[in-house]
Amino acid sequence: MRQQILVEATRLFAARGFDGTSLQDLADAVGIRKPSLLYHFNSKAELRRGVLEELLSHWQDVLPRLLLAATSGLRRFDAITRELVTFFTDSPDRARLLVREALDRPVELRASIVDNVSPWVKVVCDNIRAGQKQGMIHPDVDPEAYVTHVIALVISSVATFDTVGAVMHAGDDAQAQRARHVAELLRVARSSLFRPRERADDDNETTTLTSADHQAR
Amino acid sequence: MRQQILVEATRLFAARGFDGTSLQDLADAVGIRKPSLLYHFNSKAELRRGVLEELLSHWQDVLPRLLLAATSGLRRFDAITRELVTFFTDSPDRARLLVREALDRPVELRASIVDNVSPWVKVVCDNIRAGQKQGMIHPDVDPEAYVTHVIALVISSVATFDTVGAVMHAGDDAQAQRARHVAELLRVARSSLFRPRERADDDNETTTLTSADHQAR
DNA sequence: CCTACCGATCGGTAGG
DNA sequence: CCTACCGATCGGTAGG
Repeated sequence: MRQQILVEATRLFAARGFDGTSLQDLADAVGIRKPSLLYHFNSKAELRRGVLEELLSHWQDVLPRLLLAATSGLRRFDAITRELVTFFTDSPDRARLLVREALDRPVELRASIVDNVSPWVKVVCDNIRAGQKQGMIHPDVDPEAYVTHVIALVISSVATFDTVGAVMHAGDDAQAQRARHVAELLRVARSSLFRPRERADDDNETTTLTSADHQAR
Repeated sequence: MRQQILVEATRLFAARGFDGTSLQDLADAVGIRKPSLLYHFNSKAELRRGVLEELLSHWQDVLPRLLLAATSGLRRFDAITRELVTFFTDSPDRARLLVREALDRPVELRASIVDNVSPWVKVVCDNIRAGQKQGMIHPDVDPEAYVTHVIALVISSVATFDTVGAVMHAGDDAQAQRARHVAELLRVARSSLFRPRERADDDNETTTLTSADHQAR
């Protein structure tokens, strides 16, 4: 039951916001009475905490695994961005929820980022700086700012695709549009990070990344 | 008075959201009684319309001027992205308001985009395609998706900087952090669009863009 | 632009 | 997990 409440709460908070969702709305969606919700979660604020906790807990396991894996360079870049993109495209509600939280409670989310995300971002940034010394990565990349932008871009693109996707061709079907959207996102992130290689050694780098995106769907 | 109400409404809707702001909150901020608000705006929904209308009206004049100006290539790219960035950094409430609207009313905002934004995006995309034929722009850029991402990145970066900026160095002052953040945003947008030039003809392209950003502050 | 007021809904509690 | 209920606040109206 608790889990079922969290599922519906996630859906409703993402769609209408925390203030735009009443306990009555949520009770109706779950199929129970309003006071029964407050048996599982003592207050509406606790419900918010529960929803957010479940969202963030996913990365507690995944991030360390990705970052401590014995890969490097483009390979690692692929693994991390792919994980980031699939996590949010799998269920765009996660992206909408995070954006709403950033707007509604900037101070609290900022504290949570400092505690849980910053240490891992630092690892990624150290990797980028190493890549810059090796000459693989553009020397004028600002690592912290770059990582921030890529994360913000993935999350906000997914969160607002239904709205912003309006500028894309109406002819294509929605599936194809999403695929194009994600493919371009990955291209922007990659091409602004890695230096173009001098030699024309064709090992299908671009193709690998694009097909990875298609697997994600 | 009407203008003063719109100013406070913009501030409060951006900070707490439409559903998170009561007419009482707004009346207190303006310094009048609640029913007096409803003399100027017949309903809360009309207030939302008024706030959004004022926000979008800015582009009605600026966009055509920028796009029909007799410049091209990197020069035009600079002018457009600079306008986009300064508009939102001048008052981040605009960015927060648009993101909230995208989340709260996707269908309505989508319609407004199709009517007011899409035609201009098409002009930019035609420019990009022309640049691709000339070889100035990466051939694998997806124009519609690229433009969408740059707009989304600018808006969401500004909207969530207070939260997401937590990953950047705590040592620097806030002003410097914002400048770094914006500079990297412009670098990502530019370097993922333009092809690297073969010859080393140093005409300070990068410096121009970066100092333009500093003017914006 | 104000005072006075309204029905509906809000999050939450008592008690079983 | 339910019924019954509460004070506070919501957007909005009447009337001046």
